[in-house]
Amino acid sequence: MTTRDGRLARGDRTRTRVLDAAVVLATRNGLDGLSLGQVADALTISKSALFAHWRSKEELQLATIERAREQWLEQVISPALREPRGLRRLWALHRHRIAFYADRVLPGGCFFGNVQFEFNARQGPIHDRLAAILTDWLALIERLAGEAIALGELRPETDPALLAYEAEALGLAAVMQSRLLGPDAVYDHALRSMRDRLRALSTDPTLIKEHE
Amino acid sequence: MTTRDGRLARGDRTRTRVLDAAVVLATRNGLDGLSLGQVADALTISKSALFAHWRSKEELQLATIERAREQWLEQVISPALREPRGLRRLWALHRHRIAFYADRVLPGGCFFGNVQFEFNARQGPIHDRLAAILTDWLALIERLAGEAIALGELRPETDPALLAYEAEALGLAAVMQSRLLGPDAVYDHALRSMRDRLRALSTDPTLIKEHE
DNA sequence: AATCTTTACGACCGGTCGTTCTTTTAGTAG
DNA sequence: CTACTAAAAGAACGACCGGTCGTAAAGATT
Repeated sequence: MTTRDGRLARGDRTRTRVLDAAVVLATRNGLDGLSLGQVADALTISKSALFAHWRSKEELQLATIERAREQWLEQVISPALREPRGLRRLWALHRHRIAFYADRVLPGGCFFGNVQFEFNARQGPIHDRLAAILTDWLALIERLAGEAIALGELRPETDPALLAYEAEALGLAAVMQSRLLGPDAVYDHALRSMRDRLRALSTDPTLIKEHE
Repeated sequence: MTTRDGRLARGDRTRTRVLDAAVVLATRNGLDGLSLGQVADALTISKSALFAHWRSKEELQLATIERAREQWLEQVISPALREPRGLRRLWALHRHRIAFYADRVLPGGCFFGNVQFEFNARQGPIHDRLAAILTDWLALIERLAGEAIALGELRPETDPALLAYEAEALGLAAVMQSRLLGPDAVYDHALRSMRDRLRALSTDPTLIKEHE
């Protein structure tokens, strides 16, 4: 779907524009509350034009999830993976996750936080995709924790799955509380809790301190 | 609004029935996705009958929040407050909170978890009420932590606000993950994380153990 | 038993939703 | 420049939404 000189075809450029707007709107109003009319209005195109790119609303919703995942990979996971492996990479992942919403990259809060709660009691392809993404996210933290244990930076009795659960919990609460109560102390709490936890589990407490 | 012999009037009984159904439906579909037609159908009454009790959908939504709060008070907070004061009461609060959803009291997940994420980027009376409820909940945990410190059961350097944040985060993640990934290991994680945290902060590690 | 209030019903309104269809525009290739 | 095709516009659809209204039944009061 590219022209002869390698640029993206018009359709592909439109698709990306649509999905970027859909991520913002779905973050604010939910994936179910996402209105095709609002998406179209935000881009000054017509509602029916959307059906030239996706067969149904559900297909657009699934494409929106994939777009949000791309943003998540680019802005949270990739920067963290550029850190030195082991404990520092684990700590960087948490910091980037918290900063991702502290900097308000996505207006309206955390896309995955909102959407996962929205679909946590439903069934269907959207639920399944969200569950797979969450599983991958937890598995990544577990893997990094395992690396840190193997490097001797975390105590051998550390439970990677438990640590992954705690990291996810602290990030989730940060997103929710910061939007509902204001971001004043929340991000500080999310960072301090994880730092305390990692220090308590680490063999060398100075490893975290210098990366604050 | 009671009859001469003290029973609830018919209207009050209907209101309670409606709100109980509304809590279940709103937990599953969100407070915005709550359809008055669905509520009416669930009770085999007519949609218009609802407007005899509440002036608008928003009033019913606010009443639904209050009903969910009543259930939360009855089934989580009150039982915990019957425990001995201090650390044991704090630990009981966390256990009851996790058990509340482990036992699936509310089909479809956690009312407040879902709804708070739904409204975390909006404004208006619903957002304000949810923020106040969350503030009260965090303040309660802080107060219990303060009591435990005063009793000498938690180390004096314990930060009550940070502990409240962590407890809320662990419970929130338990609800979300258990619905999305299945409840197998999640509740165990939520309990173990909090237990580890409280033990690390307590002056006498056996205080928690005996109340598992 | 008669009266008044509460509660519920069923039809209906305007509006918005997702979706489909037909027509027009505009970018690309020969 | 012309022909072809992908993309967008615009109107219209059926379904569902929250909300209103007039009416009827049920319960309590006197």
